[in-house]
Amino acid sequence: MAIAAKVTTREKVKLTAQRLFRERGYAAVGMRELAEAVGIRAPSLYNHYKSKDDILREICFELAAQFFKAFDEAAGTEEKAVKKLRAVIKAHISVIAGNIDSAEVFFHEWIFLEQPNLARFKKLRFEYEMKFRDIIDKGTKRGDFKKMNSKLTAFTIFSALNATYEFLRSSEKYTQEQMAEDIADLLLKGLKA
Amino acid sequence: MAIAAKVTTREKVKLTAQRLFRERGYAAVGMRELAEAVGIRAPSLYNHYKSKDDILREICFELAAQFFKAFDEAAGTEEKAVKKLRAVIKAHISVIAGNIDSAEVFFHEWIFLEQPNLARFKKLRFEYEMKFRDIIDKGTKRGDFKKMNSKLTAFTIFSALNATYEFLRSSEKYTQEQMAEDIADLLLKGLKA
DNA sequence: GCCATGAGCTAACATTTGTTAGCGAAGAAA
DNA sequence: TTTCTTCGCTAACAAATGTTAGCTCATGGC
Repeated sequence: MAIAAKVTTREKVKLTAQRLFRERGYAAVGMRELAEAVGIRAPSLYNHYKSKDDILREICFELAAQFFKAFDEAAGTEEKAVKKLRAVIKAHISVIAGNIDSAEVFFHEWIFLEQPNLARFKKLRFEYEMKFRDIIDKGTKRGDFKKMNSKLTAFTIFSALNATYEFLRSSEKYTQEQMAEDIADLLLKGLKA
Repeated sequence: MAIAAKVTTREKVKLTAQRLFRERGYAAVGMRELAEAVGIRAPSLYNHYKSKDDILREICFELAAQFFKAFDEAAGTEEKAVKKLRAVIKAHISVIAGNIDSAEVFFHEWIFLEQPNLARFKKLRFEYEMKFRDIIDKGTKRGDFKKMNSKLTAFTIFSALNATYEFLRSSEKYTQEQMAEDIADLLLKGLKA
């Protein structure tokens, strides 16, 4: 017997906002439209969130926290650079796969955050990027990785990962784990036969 | 003696729109703000474009045309799959590098296109993606590439390329050609030593 | 000199925006 | 019962939105 978890209105607002912001863009979704999709009236939204920006803020920062947590857990389990990189790639993709709507909002709509949240968000993103680059830099120094421009390498890997929500949405048959494995393979071993 | 090319107001509108749409998002930029940045009043914009959507339309479809043209020229010069893929990667990056503002608009703001342009745009994007995947599929069949899920492979490469504007903006010292070369290397040969 | 065209302007429009004020019902706590 | 809190509602506001109407003035071809 599944116990029907009671979904609070607040959660419903967030889930609906994630979907709508993703589908049509933050700026194009009005409070009335969001409210209607939730099943209430626009002013009632303010019983749960201070403002429209407040909703976006929660979506973005909650996901940021998840990325950091998953990274740290994954990075702790491995010592060698190659395995460590593989682990954090999987962890990163796993967060995206578990938050397929909010991940897209996270990557595309954060520009609409208002100060000071915008500045805080940018800082977090940079810190996260640096954690990735650190693994690559250390691995390159030990000779585990080819010698390449580390910034470009990290950047390319990052770009490849940060669009996986698109693929995940279009290819249901592919398991998330298999996909992470294959992307890691491609990035580590290359496409050439 | 350089002949000062006369920049028409229309061109100025487009260039300014590209920059503003990129910086703040299409929906967040008003016609009054755009006009002020150009140095005219909002209604005067309508002497040059039919509507706000019309400006976005021109930006997106002009770049689409450039991508197709560059792809076809590059693909024609090479026979072997590996070299061909390298060539179209370079061509793709070259278009982005030459249109660093509009490329970002192209990738992020196209959702705001109104019908029927939205449908036309989606179709173009899909066709372009298919041209890429075609090279990969044929190369895989001939044994030039490792056997992988071709959709995922194409997707990963595409994702890596489509974010290069970000890197280009932040790393002036890197030449566009060198960057294209290095990304192609990474994707073809992998990061592992 | 005359007229057509292009391109700027001001004034104004109908809508839509995010948000607030304030009311009422329902349920919990005393 | 009384009181307090939660959460919905309607009405409304000020500001901003894209866009149109219609004017003026400069330019260039005839």
